[in-house]
Amino acid sequence: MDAARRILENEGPSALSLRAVAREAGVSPAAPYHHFKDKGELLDAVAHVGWEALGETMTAAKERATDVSTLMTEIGVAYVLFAQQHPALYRVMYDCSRDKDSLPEGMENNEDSAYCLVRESFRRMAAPAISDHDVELATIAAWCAAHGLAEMSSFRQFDPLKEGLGGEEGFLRAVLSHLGMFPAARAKANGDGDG
Amino acid sequence: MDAARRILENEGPSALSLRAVAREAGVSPAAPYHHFKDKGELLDAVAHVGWEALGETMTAAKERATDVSTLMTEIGVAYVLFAQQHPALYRVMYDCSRDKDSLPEGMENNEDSAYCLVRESFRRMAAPAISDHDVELATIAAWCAAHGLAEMSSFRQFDPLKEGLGGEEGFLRAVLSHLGMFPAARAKANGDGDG
DNA sequence: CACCCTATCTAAACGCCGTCAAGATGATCT
DNA sequence: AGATCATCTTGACGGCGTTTAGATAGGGTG
Repeated sequence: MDAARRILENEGPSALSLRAVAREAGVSPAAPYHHFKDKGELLDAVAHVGWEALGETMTAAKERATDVSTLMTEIGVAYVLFAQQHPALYRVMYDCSRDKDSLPEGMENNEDSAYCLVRESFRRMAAPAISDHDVELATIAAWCAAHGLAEMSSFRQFDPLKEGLGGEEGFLRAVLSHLGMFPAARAKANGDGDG
Repeated sequence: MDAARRILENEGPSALSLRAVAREAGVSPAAPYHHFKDKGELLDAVAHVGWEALGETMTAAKERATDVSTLMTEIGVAYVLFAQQHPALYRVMYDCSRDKDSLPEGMENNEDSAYCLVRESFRRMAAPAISDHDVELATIAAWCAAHGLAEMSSFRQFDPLKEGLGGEEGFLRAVLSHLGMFPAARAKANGDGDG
């Protein structure tokens, strides 16, 4: 698995063949089959550690945030930065769930999935009367925004805009807060006057 | 190319090998090399017709929209519905640009790319004083939202929410307008009072 | 100690893949 | 008729995922 991560970081997802992993690990092509049922299961394992790392990154961002009005944006920025720093890993994290036609691990309804981290953050900061329905909608919308941005933020077309917004992080913050990650932020972005 | 599209629709992107295309077309495995430099070029061609079709879909949605305050959301809904109806094609459209480390065709700065369609729609509906910078930011944000939603809307986790929102299209509309595809819509979603 | 069991690995093969080189076929133009 | 060009085939190469059969080494038990 270390070998797999090394290949992923150095040569990208398309170079991640079972045989390449075996070579990198200094072992025969059939050896991985004594540890994983097939290639997909190895990718699952790699994706698993990816989701763990992303979860830690987001939790750290959540705990770092001081102002509740920017909390969600900060988590979003952390999410996208993670995807930028580990693009191949991020790709695997979504791809191997797509192949299984199932949810990505971080979006499951486990108590401590990354998705639930976001949802509970939404719930805690919103008015107490907010419905589960609205919390869910806000969470999904935020996740879509972050995922879309994560997949596209490397497009060179955005470079001029990034310069005008104080670099990568400023750009991410601008897009995410433009999309109004949660009602308070949206009201703020919208004119600041009332709500 | 018809054969390629057929395979894509019926068996998904992972089944789209050059040899399979040749088989489907009733031709030897080497025949495609007389029409395309390599597999990537064939995928490029497939992606090209995909972007054309998506562009037409979005243009139609734009012309169908009557209320300017929902125009952008309607274009977004059309975008996501296209991705849902042609998931394999949609995947190819982004993947083959990723492999070349270039922009997807629909996002280029061509006069009539899908991206520019959206950007000009934004520009025309916004206050005349709006800066290019703000138009660009709004376009990017909207595109991120639509792309993220397109990639995730098939997740089964969202099924309960979809039922509560009147089916697939209601769900898409809710998420996209929650994300405030443009200032007016955002003000509206936010409380309707002023702007 | 010998014995067996388990974990781990290797070697060799299968069929599929992308790709290329060489040559065939048939239409078009001169 | 002969040259030219587009189109296709055959056959091969190495890489891939995967399977089968067998090798090697360590630990526990008699």
